[in-house]
Amino acid sequence: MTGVSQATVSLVLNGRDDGNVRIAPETRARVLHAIRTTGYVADPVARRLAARHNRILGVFTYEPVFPTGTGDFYHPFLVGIEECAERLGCDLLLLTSAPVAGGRRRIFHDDNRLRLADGCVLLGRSLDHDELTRLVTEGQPFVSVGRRDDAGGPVPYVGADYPTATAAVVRRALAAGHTALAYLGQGSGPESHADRMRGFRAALDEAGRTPRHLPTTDRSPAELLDALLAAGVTAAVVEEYADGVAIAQLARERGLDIPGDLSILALGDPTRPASTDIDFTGFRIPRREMGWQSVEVLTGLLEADPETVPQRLVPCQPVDGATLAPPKVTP
Amino acid sequence: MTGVSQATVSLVLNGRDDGNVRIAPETRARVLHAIRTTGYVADPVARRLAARHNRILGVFTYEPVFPTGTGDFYHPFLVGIEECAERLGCDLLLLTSAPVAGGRRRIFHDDNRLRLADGCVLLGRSLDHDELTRLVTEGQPFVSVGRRDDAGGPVPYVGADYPTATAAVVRRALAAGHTALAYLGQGSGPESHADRMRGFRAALDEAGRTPRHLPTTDRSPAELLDALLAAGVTAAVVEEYADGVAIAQLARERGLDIPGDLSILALGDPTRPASTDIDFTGFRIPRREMGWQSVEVLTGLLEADPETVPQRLVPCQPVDGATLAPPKVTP
DNA sequence: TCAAGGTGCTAATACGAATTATCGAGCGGC
DNA sequence: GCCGCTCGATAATTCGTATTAGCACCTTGA
Repeated sequence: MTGVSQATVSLVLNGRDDGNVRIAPETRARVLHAIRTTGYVADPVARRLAARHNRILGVFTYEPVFPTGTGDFYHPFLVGIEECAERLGCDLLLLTSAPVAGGRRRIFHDDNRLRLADGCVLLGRSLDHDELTRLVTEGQPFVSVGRRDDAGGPVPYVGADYPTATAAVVRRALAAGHTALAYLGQGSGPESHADRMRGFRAALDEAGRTPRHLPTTDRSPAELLDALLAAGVTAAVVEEYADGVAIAQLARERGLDIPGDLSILALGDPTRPASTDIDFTGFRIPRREMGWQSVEVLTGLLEADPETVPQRLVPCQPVDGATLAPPKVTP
Repeated sequence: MTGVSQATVSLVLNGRDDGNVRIAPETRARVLHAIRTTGYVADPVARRLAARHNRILGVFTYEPVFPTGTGDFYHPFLVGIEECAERLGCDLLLLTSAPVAGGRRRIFHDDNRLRLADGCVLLGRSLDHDELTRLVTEGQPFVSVGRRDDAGGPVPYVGADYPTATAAVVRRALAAGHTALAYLGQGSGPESHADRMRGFRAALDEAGRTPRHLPTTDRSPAELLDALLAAGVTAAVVEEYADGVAIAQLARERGLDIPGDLSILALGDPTRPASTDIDFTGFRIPRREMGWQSVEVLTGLLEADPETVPQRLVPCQPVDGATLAPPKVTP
């Protein structure tokens, strides 16, 4: 149309105007006009092949992205991710095709489209250690939402500061007069659990109190409640919101007063569907903020921005709630 | 590693074994072994450039994909889209980068990554007519979620069957004894509104009753309620759920009985945040099903499957509800 | 012994843009 | 008249894969 070469069009299209490249203003205008009238758009695939980036961010989740079963626990993360991506002019590639093997989705498989994106955000309670290691060693740009232990090297992440938040909750309970506190949950396995447990222990150690641990695996709410009461626990610090709901409901059915007879502190939002009628004392996970920041960190990594700190902990938001009260003075 | 050419690797990788291509089983095994040990994965970008398709489906929405303001009206569509994409082994590209111009997002702009995907699902109450026309004339494979009028040609869509569902609701009201029915809403503009209005008119015409229309634009709930009562309407057929809620609440505040004094019929789910305390008689939009089917239609188009009907109407699910009662007999 | 036919693989090219070395033109200066 | 310089634009190459025509070799049969 304009009689110029493909190279010139490319230069004009990308607005190149540095030292090595010069385009006569008149030519530039002619090309731009042709581009506008034809509505020509550079093929993003070819562009990516040649230029090594395309402002597409992959999003990999170990559960379905639009969940029905997890009570939308992941939804707020995605809201944050989308908001930030939109602001930065990035598109999101949801890696929904990842096949399930061994009970979970896998990042690496024989038709992995992850590399189509410039980088990738990883979402899930626990990430596969081998896959994480491979990402790190291969130098794939990625960010984990949620703190992760080293995997063949430091893992870039944006996590919730569970230790601090949990310790703060425990200190509130101590300040209210509790001395017999128990941690209800796994307390290990995924980093998010271990981190809560660390905060729990730290705050109790600091106060010279004994931390107790009540594992929840394979135990019914009734068993847990029995164990709590038998141990004389006055404040239960609950890893998983839904467990707190179950115990609170059961306790009330049995005529116990929450928090009069037993304080319950929830360490985060429900990851399983659960009634949210109860106004738990505890904290909220800054999910939207985490999603937002994970995109920030990822794009920072991609641009090799030295300002970007690739490991961030975001503070959790304390919730006053109504399930903490001073313990009854036992005779 | 194996001493074979790139071409051979490509052939093995794709498991080609037709008439024209032959690979000795021994060679094939050697190459496969090398692929496994190195963890080699074909670059999806180059693959796409060469092969013209990559099992990526674009998703374009005229509002944010993970919405906070629209009361998650679009969420169920996306659940369906994701489910079907996952089943078909497709990834989803969320076109979040689309810039806002003239108050809405635009598909076509100077850095449009849409063509990275094989095809595209369009979501939104109303799609821009010019953009739609351009998609049709350019032969871009796409599917609209929601019926659309022709735009330079037939538009592939998976829509809700609003005319039938609305007519059914109206017939229920007629069967209950109502004779003075009014349609509350725009009744025009987006296809979804016009379709409801058509169903409304059709059912009333069929029964020999006069259809009344009460436009809602720029009128407060109070004005609307006044107008309804002044006109002697006994059953209000409400286009937008949230309007129904506002009118019902106001009516009850004024001491009116819903549905005793006024029946209210809701034509679908809330698209604006609204209380769902009221159990409206009406119907539900099969959103998940629509999302699912839209992906089916899109992949059908991509494979040029002659079985695929590119325009589908999905039935809405009737809801009995508690806001329809026979009209009071006026003295 | 040689054409015919089959087998296994590769060279070459396409895909569409980004990048860079290079080339030609025009212009002064000596 | 020739060299050197700047300005503008382009030819050629690159990215990594898919595809296809065709080559070299082997077997078979007459």
